[in-house]
Amino acid sequence: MFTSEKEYLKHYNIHDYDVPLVSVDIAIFTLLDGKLHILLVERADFPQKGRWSLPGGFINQQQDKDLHATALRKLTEKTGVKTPHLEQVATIGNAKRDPRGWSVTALYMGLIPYAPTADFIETVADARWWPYEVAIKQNLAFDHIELVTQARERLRVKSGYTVLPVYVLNAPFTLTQLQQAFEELLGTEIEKKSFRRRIQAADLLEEVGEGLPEGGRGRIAALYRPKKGSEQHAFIRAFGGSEED
Amino acid sequence: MFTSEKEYLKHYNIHDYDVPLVSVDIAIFTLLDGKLHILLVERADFPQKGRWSLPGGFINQQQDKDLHATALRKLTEKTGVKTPHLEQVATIGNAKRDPRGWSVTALYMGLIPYAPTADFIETVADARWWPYEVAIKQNLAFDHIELVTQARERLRVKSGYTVLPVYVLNAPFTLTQLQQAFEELLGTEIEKKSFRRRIQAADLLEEVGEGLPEGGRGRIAALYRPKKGSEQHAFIRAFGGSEED
DNA sequence: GCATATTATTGGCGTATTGCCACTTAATTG
DNA sequence: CAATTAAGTGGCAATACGCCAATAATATGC
Repeated sequence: MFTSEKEYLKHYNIHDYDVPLVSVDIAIFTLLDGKLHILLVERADFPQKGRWSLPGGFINQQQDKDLHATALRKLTEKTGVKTPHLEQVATIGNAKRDPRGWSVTALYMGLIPYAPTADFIETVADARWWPYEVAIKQNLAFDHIELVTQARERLRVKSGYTVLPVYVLNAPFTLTQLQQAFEELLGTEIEKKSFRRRIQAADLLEEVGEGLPEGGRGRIAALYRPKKGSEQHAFIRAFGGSEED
Repeated sequence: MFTSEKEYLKHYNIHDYDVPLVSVDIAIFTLLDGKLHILLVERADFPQKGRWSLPGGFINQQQDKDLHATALRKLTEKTGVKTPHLEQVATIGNAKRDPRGWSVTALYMGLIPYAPTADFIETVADARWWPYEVAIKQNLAFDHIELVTQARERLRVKSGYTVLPVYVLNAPFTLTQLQQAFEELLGTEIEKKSFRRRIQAADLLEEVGEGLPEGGRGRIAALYRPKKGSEQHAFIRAFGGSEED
């Protein structure tokens, strides 16, 4: 049909094809008053006007060099927050999730220390931190309840074998604060000594003096911050023993 | 602008927007002669005609109820194989990966016991199992070398803490065969006793008699197959201790 | 039939890791 | 200065892991 790649590309037109919608949605979590919160926006326009949803939106082919950039841009535009950790969770695509037609969305999950949302926001009616347990009882837009649940599950599982929870704390923090963050994100209690042993063995934190957490009582505590490059450390040994050291 | 959701949807037309390409690519691995192999197809048409790539393609909005279905359909159409395990690895989207424009692809990874590819295949020139190390030295189409590498990495990591490798074996198999599968997929040797202890503790296999593997010598071995529902078991304890039993 | 080679399976032990709980230390509060 | 609060440590039993060797069960060569 075509004689060369060049020839083929000259005649290629995406509008000849039946393409799905493609969007990005971002589930951002933080800790506020010791409780897990999630950032939602209220939709200002159709479809699903007035309902709460994850921040997200469409790719801008001129502005975004890749999907990750789309996620960061949409998050900032719609909520005013910036995240130190953002990872892809999954991509959900099917015929029914959006009334406009076959739709694909790339779901991202991020963690940040608590920060207020921006006052003036384009294209959304409101942006607000919701306690997680309250958020999932809302009648969220589209299939966002499932997206939220998937992101929460990723957060829970990954908190079991990485230091992800450090991203919801402002450094410096005490080990007890860190343990409480782990416990809230994991949804389970951790034994103090086991926790400290594992954190110490991982060698991911550096001490930066001592102090009391705000409003704290009792003995003064050592303060820590994450070491550079501690991002991807996994605690747990897989088959074959440790590669390090 | 619009007064109701219905009104809005009536006027919505996806062709008014600048949408990216959306595709699915599938990295299928197996074990052949003890070595990791990957299934590639030779492109019969432009773009990238004549180069080898992962099997994949575009969503068919009529046929496919979701992305997973797209992956399964494309795999069967292009290679004739069916996979007992298929999981999403990541979604890659950027402006440069496809000469036709901004492109998003959902990458899947699958594992199967060795099975020959189909003889007659539409839309591809050829479909063939390649030894992994040979495959990655090919000049693959698009950014498929990166996709292949990502899928391989997922396979390696997940083989360290799940029973994923059982999916490259035909049941029944011996523990030694299973260990060799683990070792090839992990890229490292495992101590025999440790391996057996962990597999037994996981309680994921059921014994189905004894026998010798094909061409085997020496003592007769116990034969196993995966128990139903063993799919998602993780070996390793995360924080907080075991939930089970 | 019998020694030899080959592979499967189990035993055992020293060491590392984990769960558990109590104890000590250091600050604040009244 | 005693009581309270919270940080940090000690220690031990139970479990898990790495390592190596012993034993068991089969085929093969003579």
